[in-house]
Order: sequence, then structure tokens, then C-alpha cells
Amino acid sequence: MSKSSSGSSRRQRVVEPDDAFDFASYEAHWQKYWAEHLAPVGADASRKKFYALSMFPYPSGVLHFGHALPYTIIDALARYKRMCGHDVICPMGWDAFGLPAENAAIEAVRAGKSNVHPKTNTLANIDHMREQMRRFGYSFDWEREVFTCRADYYKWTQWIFLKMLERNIAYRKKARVNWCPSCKTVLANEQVETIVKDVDEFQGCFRCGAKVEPREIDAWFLRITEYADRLLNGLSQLGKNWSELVVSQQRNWIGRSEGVNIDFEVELRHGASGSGPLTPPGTDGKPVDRVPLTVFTTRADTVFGVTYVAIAPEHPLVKRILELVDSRTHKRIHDFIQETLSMTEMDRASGDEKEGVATGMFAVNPLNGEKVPLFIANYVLMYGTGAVMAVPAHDERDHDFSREYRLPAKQVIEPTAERKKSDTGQRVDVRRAAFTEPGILVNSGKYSGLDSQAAIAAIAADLKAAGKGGPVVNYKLRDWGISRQRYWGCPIPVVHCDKCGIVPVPERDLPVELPDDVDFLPTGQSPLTLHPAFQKTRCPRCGNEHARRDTDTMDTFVDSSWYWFRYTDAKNGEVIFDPAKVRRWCPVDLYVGGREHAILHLIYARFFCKFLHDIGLVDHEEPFTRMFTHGLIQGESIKVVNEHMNRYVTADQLEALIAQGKARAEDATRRIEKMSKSKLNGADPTELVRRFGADTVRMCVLFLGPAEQDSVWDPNGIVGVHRFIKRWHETILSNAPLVENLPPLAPDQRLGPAAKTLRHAAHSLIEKATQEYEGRYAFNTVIARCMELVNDIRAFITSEKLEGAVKGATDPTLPARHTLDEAFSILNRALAPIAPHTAEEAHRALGGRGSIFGQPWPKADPAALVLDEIELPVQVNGKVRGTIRVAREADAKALEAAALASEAVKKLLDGKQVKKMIAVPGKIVNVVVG
RNA sequence: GCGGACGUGGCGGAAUUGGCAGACGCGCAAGACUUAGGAUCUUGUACCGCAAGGUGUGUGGGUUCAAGUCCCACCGUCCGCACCA
Repeated sequence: MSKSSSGSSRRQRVVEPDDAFDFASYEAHWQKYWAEHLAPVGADASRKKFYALSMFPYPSGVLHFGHALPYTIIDALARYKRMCGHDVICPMGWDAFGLPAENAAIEAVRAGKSNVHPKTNTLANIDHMREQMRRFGYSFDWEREVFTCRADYYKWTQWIFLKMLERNIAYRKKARVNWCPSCKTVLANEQVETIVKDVDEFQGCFRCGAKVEPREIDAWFLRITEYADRLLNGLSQLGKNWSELVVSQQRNWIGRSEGVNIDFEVELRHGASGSGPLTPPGTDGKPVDRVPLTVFTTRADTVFGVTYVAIAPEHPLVKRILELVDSRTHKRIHDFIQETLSMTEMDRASGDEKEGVATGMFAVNPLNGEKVPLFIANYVLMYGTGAVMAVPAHDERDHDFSREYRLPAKQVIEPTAERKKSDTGQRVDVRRAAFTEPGILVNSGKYSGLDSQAAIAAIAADLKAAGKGGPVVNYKLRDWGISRQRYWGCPIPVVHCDKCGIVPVPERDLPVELPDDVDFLPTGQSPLTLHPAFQKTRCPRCGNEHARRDTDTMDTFVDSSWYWFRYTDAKNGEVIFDPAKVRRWCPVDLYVGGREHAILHLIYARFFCKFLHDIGLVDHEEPFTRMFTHGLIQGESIKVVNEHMNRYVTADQLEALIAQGKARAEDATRRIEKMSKSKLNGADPTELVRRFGADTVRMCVLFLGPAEQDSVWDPNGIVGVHRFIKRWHETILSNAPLVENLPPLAPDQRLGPAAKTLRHAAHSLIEKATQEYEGRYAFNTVIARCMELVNDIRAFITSEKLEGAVKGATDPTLPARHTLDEAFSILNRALAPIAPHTAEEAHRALGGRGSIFGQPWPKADPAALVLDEIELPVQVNGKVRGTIRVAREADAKALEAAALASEAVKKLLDGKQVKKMIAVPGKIVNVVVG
């Protein structure tokens, strides 16, 4: 209620900028100037390099707010680094393969439109977006531009694939994959996400949200698991230069766990029945074989508490069991497996019912010789070995399952003495709940009395010695399936030959070009299958005329896993890149991008970098020295639900509806959500650039809040920033004559107190701005300080009465004018990275030649940073009661004296005893009275 | 459940090393200029109180001369992962 009433009072107005402030023409002028005069990159190898990179976009057709923030950040920092004298590259390109273009084309074909080929569309989108970027004043190095959909790029994507094939990093296998029935293609595990719709929770496609289905399919995989440990170790080296969020998510995703493999032995019996007794010895059926069954556990210390063994429905042993069990059991197992496997692995995981079937077989515990029943259970995943030793007493999942099937729990761990003493640790009743903490072993033969950690080590060592297992490391990370049954992607450069099998396309025949004339309407099989001329080829090995090309295309994440290397040598037609150029520019010094790529793109990119390192192409292992993850700019959506309607509206529409009596304020629900067309909560950055200018929009997205935090776009908030830009511009333009052709200061001309204060403000701004641009990236605070300086400057001009005075060497205001001149120059340079057009304009207005980006970044003068006199707070008993003005270098004694002499303290002291005084020079004085 | 982030005025946020909480901006209020203002400028604006003064950074404790900041316990919000044995 209070929310909706405050909402209706907060009127949203259409704010139009002042016509007299002609930012549009000067922005256009400077954009043209930069295009013609930008200093060539890489001209001077003696300068320190800086590689500024932002994630390249998918060319969807329009630049939206999701782009404005990262590109503004990267452009501001690139411009800053150039001013600092670095040799900077800040390239841009296009992640141009992918489903949206293909889907749009399909839609258009179905709607009967023409000229909608994904290629045509994509290239048109790119031209449009490049132009939008120019309007923002982004100083990207367009001569390095890459397009993943062009053969001159994907030739090298294919080349990397061949290198991976050579090294057995790429391989083919039949696998259960996630199939998106709507996109009609395979998704990688990382591309499947949990979707909650109404009350339903299911595994859906990260792109379209459709429920994914499992499918068995022959597909190409990249052996990223081979790199699991290196990917993990690399994370710790990145340290504080990567956000903790990304690092922990990647760590989690790799999911390293150290444990022990233990070989149980299963007695296979012919005619075994799962309905038989569950306690050993199982005697139904005839023994036919004994086979090893390896389980993986992180809690080998609980091995004496095993009361059954469970295997995953996909476990290879299941087939053998089905051949042996009696017909009733066969049917039960068969039905159970059918049911379980019809779900995706992740759906299975999200269900909470633990179910399973007894096989009638028994497994022998290698450590104590006990025979325990063997189950097939839905809660066991094909992780580790796909088999677990179940310990209901010390594992919650096993405990749940054991209750369902009335299996015993046997306690083998006791809390440590220390744990028993604590308030939560004394009572352990394994019949009621599993005790999952580590502790001291009991009922565990010779291991009894050991603590968990020691027992795990001892048991692992003994198993190893006995040849029945030993320590192992497992990962959650799976190999990366890259085959996609879609058209608009990079063809996989292999040939299938009936005689030779899979044959790689020879390097000299690259690229395998994606044909244009393909019927790409989705049928469930790869569109390239329907293109006989593409598919039919000679086997490069045996010359067989009836070989077929692979008709799948690669996951587009492959394309984007190496693009930043190509930027260093984008036009090279001979090799993927000149290693010397990569040595010059890489690793990337700063990579800016969204959190949505924390695991997908960033882990693939790191993997590719390590691979290219291994084949000797690059000499570093981590591609991005610093990763900055920016927040999302969200919008406030308004949904009106009443008897007339149930839909999203804009703020203006809501107002109109209320005025017409068609809605009441309380019918509206406001929510902060990701900007989207359907929710009408978006803002079009290009439209805002037209109305307010690029500098305003650039500054505005940075002023919204700390760049790594999500923030809400407030359509009214832009006016404050726009006003500031105008004020800054106006202040410089109208006061430029005050500092025109200043004669030098004579040695005896000194700054007055106001000038010293202004100088102090200007130089501390340099310190502040430098610190932020160097790495803290709290641009909002830099902007705030610049606003303050403009306010200070204006007040200074008024208070020093600079306007009226005559200029000349004898002008008494000359020192003040010099101070003003310096403050102007500092202000302009501090703002130049963020608002480059206005900074250029201001620089030019003050008589500057060329571009402001030819100017060096200012250095703070230490002398200006210290004031002669400072104001310090005085506390009495910890509460601020007043201030004192003291000399800058006043020591503790002087501070104490000044404090005692101050009115505030005298008044409060009033005869009371001073117990203690704390005086911190330069900070504070605290008087403690009794 | 595990992991991460966060909690400060009407709002976005500042306070980086324990040292004047609320910078800067929005909004709001009053005034100036103006034919007009949704332009521009000036002033005010954490809360309670006429005031003196008091209270105040999610809650409760603690350390300290001094805590938004450090420690302990809790509450809440958001995000990610989630039967990984």
C-alpha cells in the first residue's frame, strides 16, 4: 500500500535537455576527429602495454543497457591508460554464430518473409551496432575487429579443433546428452539451468527455457577434465584480481573431491531374486561368478558401517544383473530403470524421493568380509564409479534410503571427546539421524580408536597394498560436448569414411566452409545433412568418393574461447596468430564482463589458453590477469492486475490509466527485474544518447553505483548527471577568458588561502581519480569528487571576484587565475576517460591544441596535498563536541592544549576531572572526563 | 543443506587504514531570475524536539578513549550450486 502510493506520487516526467547546450554537434565532431587522428597502436614497443578487453557481444541488432556498462568501463580505462603513456589495445569483435540469428531467420521464413539468411542478418546487425558504439564514443581498435562467423576466423577455430583431435583432447563418443526440444539441439551441462515456473521446477535450456530431455547421441567432446587440476590450481594464482564470486563458482563447478576407491566383490547368482531376504547370506540362485565392484567414498573411515551397496541405474553391472535375475525381479529392475532414465540426470537429482530395487545379489566388504545386499538406486549418480557403499549411520542419503527399505544402520563413528562436550554434540542416535561429522572409530576392527582423518589414510593405504583400491581424486566437471545439430555455427572439420572411420580434414584444406544455401528449418537433425554437396566428399586418407563430412556444428562457446588471441593479429592469413604478437599483448590485463559467464565462457577460455600453451603457441597459462565482473542494470517493471487487464505497463501508461479511471495505484505491482521488451522496463541507451548525449549516458551508467553491483535504472536520475555535464561545460566556456594567455607568476606572487584550498581540492582529486582508475574502479566516487571540484571552482571564481579584474603581469588576481587554470586542466583530464567529448571541448576552449588524450595524466603535487592549517574534531567521552583549527604539523601535545582551550570542551568540562586524553595528530582529539 | 554477496536518510549511494556517519546526486521545501518553467541560480533537507539536548548504520552482546568498519551470536534479502557419496 505504502509502496503503491509512493509510486503514484513519484511522477515520471519526460525530461528534455536544454536546446542551447549543443552536445550533439561537438560529440559528432570529436568522434570524427578521433577516427581520423587516433594514434596507431603498437607503434612504440618501448612503452608498457595494456590489453583492455570486454566480452564481445552477440550481434543481436541493437545495443542495450547490458552493453553500455562494460563498454563504458573498458573504454574509460583504455583512455586512462593511454593518457598514462601505455600502449593500449582495446579491441572489439562479434560472437556472431549462434541460435538467435538462425531462429530469427526460421521465424521469418515461416512468416513468409525473404532475405533473412542468418548471415545477411548478422552482418547487417553488426554494421548497425558498430555505428551505435561509435556514437557512444567508444575508442575500440576497429582494425582488429573479428567475426566468429567469417571463414577467416573459424578456419582457426577448426584448426584448434584438429590440434585437439591430434592430442586426443577432442574425441567422439555416444553419450546421454541434454536435448532442447525447442532449439532442437544439444546443450552442454553448463548450459542447462534449473528453471522455476509457477510451482514446477525443472531443468531447462539456458537460452529458451524449454524443458530439456535426455538423448543418446554420437557427439564430439573436449576433454576438459584432463585440465581439471590445472584449472583449479590456476584459480588460486589469480588471487584478488578475480572476483571471489567467479573463483568460488568455478571451484564449485570443477568440484574436486579426494576420496578412496574400494573394491567390493559381487557374487553373481543365477536366478537371484530381489524379493529374497536382505540379510546375508543370500542364498537364492546359483553362484556363477564373482566380479569386482569399485565404490568411491570420501568417508572410508565409515567402511565398517556399510550395510548395503548401491549402484546407479546406468552402471554397466546392471546389464549383467538383468541377465541373471529371475523374471519378476527382471521386470522390477527393468521398469525402475526405464523410469529413472527417462528423466535427465538433473531432474533425477531434484526429485527428493529416494527409490531403488534390490537385486538379490550381495557384495562383500573387503575390509571385514561382510556380505551386504546390492541395490540399484536412483540417488546414485554416475559420478565417481557410479557405485557407493551405503552407511546409513553416517550418511544422510543412505539413512533416508535405509528407512524406506528397512535396512539396518550400524554406528562406527563416535563424536570426539571435544565434540561430546559441546552443546550439540553429546547425543548420537544413528537410528534417528545420521551422524555425519568426523569423529573416532568404533566397531571397526583394528582401526577402532583412530580419528576419522587417520583412519581414512590407514584404510586407503591398506587397500592399496592389498590391491583392492586406494586413494583417488574425482571431479564434478565433465567433458564438454560441443556437437550441435544446427546450421549457423562452425563446421566440425572431420570426414566420416566407411573404410577409415573418422578422418580429420587436412590443415591445408581448411577452412571447411559453411555453405550459404542450406535449408535450416529445424528437423531434429543437422541442417547440413540436407545439403548433399556439403556432406558428400572424398576421404582425405583413402580417396573413397563416398565419405561424408560431419554435419554438426560447434557450440558457439568454442568460437569465443580464443578470440582475444586473434585480436592481437586479426588479419593473419598464414597462421592463427604470430606468437610474438601474443607475447607482446597477452595475457589480457583487464577483462570486463558479466557474471553470467562466470563458469561457462570463463572456464572454457581458461581451458583453451592452457591447451594453446601446451602446444607451444603461448607462453602463459592464465589468459586474463584481472577479471572484473560488472553488475546488471535492471529496470523497474509495473504490472497492472485488475478487472480490465493483466499486463505490464510503462510508468506513463500507468499514469494515463489512473487518470482515465481504468486502474488504481494499488492495482500496480512494481518489481525490479532484468530489462526486457516484454516487461516494458527497458531503456534504450541509443535513444538516451540522442537526447542527452553520449557523455551523459556514459557518466550516468557509472554514477548509478559501484560497477560490480547490480543497480536499477532510474529514468529520472539522468538529469542530475546531464546537469553536471552542462555545468562543467558552461563553467569552462564562460570562464575560459579568465585564464587566457596568463603571464607567468613572479616568484614573489603567492597563493591566497582560497587559492591554496582550491589547489588542494584539485590535487587530491588527482590522487582519488588515479586510485580509482588504477584498480578500485568505484567510478561513482570519482564523478562525485569531480562534481565537488566544479562546485568549488564556481565558488572560487565568485569569491575571488575574478571576472572584473584586469589581466597583466601586475594583476593582483594572477595567482588565483593560475590556480584556476590548473584546476580546470585537472578537472578536464580527470573526467576525460568518462566523458571524452566534453573533455575535448573543454580542453579546446582553454586553448589546448590537439586532443586532450595527447595530454599526460596529471600528477598530484605533494606540496598541494597538505594544508597549512587543518580542522580536527574534538570528542568528549567519545562524542564529537566541536572542532579545533591547528597547524598541519601540530603534535599530540599541541592538540591537547588546543582541545582544552576550545569552547566546546570548556563548556562540558565544567569543573570535572580530565582522566585521559587521546590525541592522534592529523586525526582527532578525544578528552575523557570522569 | 553448501558456497558467495549484501543490510546506512524518502531514493541511488559515500565513509578505501577503527578517528567528525550520511560526501555526491535524485527527490522534496523555500527563495531569486523569469511571460512561463519540467531551464538556471541561492539556501535548507537523517530522525525526535520550540529549544537545550537526545537518538541513529538489520537485531542482541563484546573489544576499544573511539566501531558502519574488528570479534561472538542471531535476523533478513539477493545470487549461485544442490542426493557429487
